[in-house]
Amino acid sequence: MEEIFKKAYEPKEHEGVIYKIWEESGFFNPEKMIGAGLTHEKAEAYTIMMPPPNVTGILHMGHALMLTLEDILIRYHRMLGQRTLWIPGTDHAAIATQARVEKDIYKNEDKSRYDLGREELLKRIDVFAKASHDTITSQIRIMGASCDWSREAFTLDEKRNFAVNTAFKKMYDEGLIFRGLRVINWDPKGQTTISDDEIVYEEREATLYTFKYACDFPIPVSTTRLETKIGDTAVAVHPDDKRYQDFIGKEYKVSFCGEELNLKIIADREVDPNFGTGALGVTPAHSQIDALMAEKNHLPMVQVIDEKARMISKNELLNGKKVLEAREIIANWLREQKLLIKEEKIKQNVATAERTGGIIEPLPKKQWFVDVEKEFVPVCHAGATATASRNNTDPVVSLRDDKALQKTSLKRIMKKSVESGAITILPEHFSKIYFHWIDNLKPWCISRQIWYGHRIPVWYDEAGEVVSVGNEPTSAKGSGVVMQDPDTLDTWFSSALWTFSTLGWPKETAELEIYHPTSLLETGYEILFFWVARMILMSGYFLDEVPFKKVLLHGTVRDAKGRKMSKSLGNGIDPIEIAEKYGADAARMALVTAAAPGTDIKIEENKIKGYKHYTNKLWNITRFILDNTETSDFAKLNEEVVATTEADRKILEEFAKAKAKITQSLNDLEIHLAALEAYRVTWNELADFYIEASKKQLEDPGIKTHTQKLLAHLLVQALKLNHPFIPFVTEKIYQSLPHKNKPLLMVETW
RNA sequence: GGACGCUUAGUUCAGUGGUAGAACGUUCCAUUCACAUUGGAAAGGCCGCAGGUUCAAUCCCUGCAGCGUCCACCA
Repeated sequence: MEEIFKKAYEPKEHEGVIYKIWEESGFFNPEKMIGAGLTHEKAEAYTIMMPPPNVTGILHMGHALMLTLEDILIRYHRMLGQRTLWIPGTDHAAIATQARVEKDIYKNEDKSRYDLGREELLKRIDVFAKASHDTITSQIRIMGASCDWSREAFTLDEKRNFAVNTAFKKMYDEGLIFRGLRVINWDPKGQTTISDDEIVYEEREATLYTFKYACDFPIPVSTTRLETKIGDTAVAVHPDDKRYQDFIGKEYKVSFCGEELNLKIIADREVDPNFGTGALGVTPAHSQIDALMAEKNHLPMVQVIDEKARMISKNELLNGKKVLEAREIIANWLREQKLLIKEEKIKQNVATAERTGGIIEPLPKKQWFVDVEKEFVPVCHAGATATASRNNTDPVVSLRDDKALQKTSLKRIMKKSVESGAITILPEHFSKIYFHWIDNLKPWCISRQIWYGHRIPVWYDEAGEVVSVGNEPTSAKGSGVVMQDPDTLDTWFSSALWTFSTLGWPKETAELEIYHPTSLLETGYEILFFWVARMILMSGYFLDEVPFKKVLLHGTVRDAKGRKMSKSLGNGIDPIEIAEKYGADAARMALVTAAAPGTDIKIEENKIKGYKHYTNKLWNITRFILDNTETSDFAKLNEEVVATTEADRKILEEFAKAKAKITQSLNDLEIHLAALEAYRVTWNELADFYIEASKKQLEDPGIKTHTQKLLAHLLVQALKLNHPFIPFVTEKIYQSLPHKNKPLLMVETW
């Protein structure tokens, strides 16, 4: 027996070495598996694209969970003999990364991004991103992820940039990407536009002012944002409101705090007649709802607040003032003029930016949008023509709207992908949430006023007209200076292409043929809309197929008290520290067994400690079996097994049952049940029951040899059944058994 | 305001139309034994509440309560 089994299992001593052996074998790469004759070339493909962690620092428990679940499935499918590919990568996470670096620079050098300039800031971010990338990829290795590093991708590398620009151009040409003046969510702190999904609402107390614009103005209105009232161009009432019927359609000129306002009385069903006075001052430039009303009624839009959340006004007292100061000034003016009718405190939800905490200021700005409603006739994309001949088991459902025969929209593509069953979302109830989201979908604002990211591939002439779109600026015919759009793309635009930009798209590669659509997307439910839906959109549009056949959503990892792990609470558990202390195997077991699909996961150190005991249990099972079997070639012992005693029959039956259950659970993506079953059969059946029974059998010369064979057989079976969950200890044991030649457990058959 | 989910042992959670399950914790016993990280056993439950469907409901349906999440938004 090898020396190492004489003491307790020490994960730290073995895990790094084992990972190196795996990586150097090349078998994370499916083509290498085929080359070595371990996988059949025609074998069904099984593909997962790793959700790329942000290059904003280090791996957290959520990543560890994601890696664990995906690695279990990948190892299982590799052992099944499928052509198994798992592509790793990282995400540039534009806003998050830039904000992180800017914060550091501000702290250390007291400089803003404008002090550094675009080029210098980008240099600094690249350095940070590179370091962060290196940390993260080494941590992914520590967790034991058997992903194909030869195909590693970054959402902002050259290949992905080419894909992004190609995608942008194509959608622009189709009219699906347009530029428009919209009231968007402006973050004055981050100096950028943010999407609706990046807003968090905070409840605060606000003052609701009820006032009249002028003494001869007939309708009093209520507002919490007095300062925006100098930008009002209408007053809206409910069309059925009896009080105001006579005024609808009339126009009034008023002098309001040094500004001349032209106010039209309009009727709109959006107005709640029971709130305030039942009348609403319409500020088209600084409220999204108001902008819609203004569009319907052809009202002018007057911007009165700038990007720094300061006033723009003809009134010298107001101009350049912060919004809160302006609010006071106007309130005082109203009091002096005796126009202020009422002041009351109300609770109000204030929109703030998730990343910076800045209070959102709705502003009109020219932005780039993806139009999700626009109907278009899909071109038969090159990729789509080949779908019929694809090497995939499931028929590829065309995502075009059959009824309309020709026309569809991005929204319909997104809906149909799930509705038709081409994509299954697990747990199933998330489908409802998905459909609900799609029904309420608005144009997707894809431009961001930050510097880190894919720069919008649009060039303008001096007049600001678009002269070129795509990968390279084509020289404008005779026109003057050509300037690239200063903005960058929403980070989700590039990650939306992830399932196929990682496979060589827009080139028509063999890889796309073989590995797309991918088999499964495994990710947290919190990015169902940000990411999952947008991948469905892009894949449906560019390839006329779904990006993945199944979506498995896991929950948020929380601490023992059910709180989210966060830096500010200091309750985070670092997966790498844990792996260091108890082994990656133990961390994996603790995570997977707690992870029922879609439910949040509570984790505490004790649980992980418990699973370290489990790896040691397996270690001791091995020690016992090696102690009681003398052989130079373990594989031979493992060959044929027959049951002679009652205990033999029972244990073989238990193993057969366990194998069936684990297989079934993994196929059903009930990974936690599979892991618990492996644990149960190993500890309760093999260790507690059969090893105890074998002690007597080994003393009986008549059945001693037979019992040894059976023990050897059971050990190998147990190693295989456990390998997807706890790959390191099982591989280490397998490597240490007396084999004539030393195969890798990782590539053994299930 | 709208949607979705959860409620099962002291705790954390599985689970099923027919006698209620695990892990941890607790208590007791055993242990020179592959296991310092062991084994065996015990205690512990109106399966949130109220109706309904059913021969039979913890499970299916309806309502309610508490907790949680997401979405919208408050002029």
